[in-house]
Amino acid sequence: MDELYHLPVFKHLTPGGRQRLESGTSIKQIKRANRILYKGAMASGAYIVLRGRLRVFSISPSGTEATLYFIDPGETCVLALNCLFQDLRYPAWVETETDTRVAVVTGPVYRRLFTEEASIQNLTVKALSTSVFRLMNALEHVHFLKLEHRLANLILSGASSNGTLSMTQQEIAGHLGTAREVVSRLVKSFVENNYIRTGRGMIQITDARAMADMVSGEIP
Amino acid sequence: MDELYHLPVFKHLTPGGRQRLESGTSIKQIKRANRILYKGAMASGAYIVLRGRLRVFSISPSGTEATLYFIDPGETCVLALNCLFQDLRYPAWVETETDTRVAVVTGPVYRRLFTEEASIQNLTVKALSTSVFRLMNALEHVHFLKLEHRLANLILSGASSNGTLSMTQQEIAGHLGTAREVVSRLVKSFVENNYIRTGRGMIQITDARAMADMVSGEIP
DNA sequence: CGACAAACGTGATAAATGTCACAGACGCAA
DNA sequence: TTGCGTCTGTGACATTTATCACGTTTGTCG
Repeated sequence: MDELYHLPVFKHLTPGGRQRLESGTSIKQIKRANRILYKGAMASGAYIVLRGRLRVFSISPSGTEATLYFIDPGETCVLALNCLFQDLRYPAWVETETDTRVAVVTGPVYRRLFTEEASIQNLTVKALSTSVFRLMNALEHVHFLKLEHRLANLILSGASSNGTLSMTQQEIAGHLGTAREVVSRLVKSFVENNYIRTGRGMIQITDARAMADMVSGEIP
Repeated sequence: MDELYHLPVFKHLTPGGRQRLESGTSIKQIKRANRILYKGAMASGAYIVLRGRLRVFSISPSGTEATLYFIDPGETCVLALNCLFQDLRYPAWVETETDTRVAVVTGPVYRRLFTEEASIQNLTVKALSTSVFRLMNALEHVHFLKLEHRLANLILSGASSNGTLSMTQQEIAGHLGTAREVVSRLVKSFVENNYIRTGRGMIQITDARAMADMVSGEIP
């Protein structure tokens, strides 16, 4: 439970707020690749990621998935907040990418905290608004950018500091909402241009500049 | 200015809140088809629509537009809120669909109201979260549904109570982010199936049931 | 090592959408 | 009525993406 207070958000709670928070929070440890929310589920509370990573995605009628966004430590699941505040059902799927630890604050407690604690108000508004931005971005990209550009974007933004992305092409295809074969071909074209090198389950950026140019979509 | 208090949101302000609101609000009347915000602009405050309708859209590198969503009376522009709370630049374009009257609350005043007035907190969170839902929906549709289905959806959800949609095919294409010719062909196929009838600048639904079936995307 | 599964490559082909070019139809205003 | 501008219809075609059907490589584990 102390782990909660490591997060900046919870450092400035009033004593009363702390007490309320603790009474209404349970911490869950979930192994990787587990679905924790389904489309249509009632969200049981606010989810705050402590460690690991959640992936929020939607599933098409034909079964292919597409990632909407991720939730990293310190962040909270916006959709669950939505459900809490608007009393709606959950509109997507969520699963753990890696082993993940989440704090679940029950709905009533969270709502109460929201009215009383400035830091919770901030967390909430910021979470919602980052989410709006991400979604807008995603929407723009899906609308206007070719897969090539979206892939370049994914590789750049998903790569670790040393320029490596550890994902199978199948996973990448899932994130972009397309098929593995398509990814394979695009990757191949990147390799031929010496933008990247590839290995099993990983991509290594060699020409970050060129990739960045792709992302902008301004060299179509 | 009285007009403000017709909105449910502002009915429950504290006296101090009212005063602050009035000191920081200006009301603007804008003619139809005027751009009021550009991508990259700094939002000067919170926009609350009193009458008329705003359209929020993005523009692709190649110039085609696509509607993200509308803002109707009583609603507020979420993106501007984002900008206020996160100090970002505006990520899309906004223009008036019809003659529109908006109340603009300056950033500092709005932020202050947010910390002090429960009703403003609610407005904000609800606005943000509806927006998240709309965007999620749009994103899912763009990802997974064929244009045919998205068009059916637009026609149904845009039609007035008598089943008529007053829009040129060019406008429709703009909303869907596609080309007029494509719309023309899809419309034609709907007409051939007797789902709709068409006239210059309008579409009349004749078989709402069949259209609704299309929307679901479950009869591909 | 050998075998097995997972990851990747590739060709052929179909479907959906975008683009270009132009013709016809409609409605308003002079 | 006669233009003229806007809206719509349509054919031909290029591109992009999806799908199917394989074959090949790579890593892991008994």
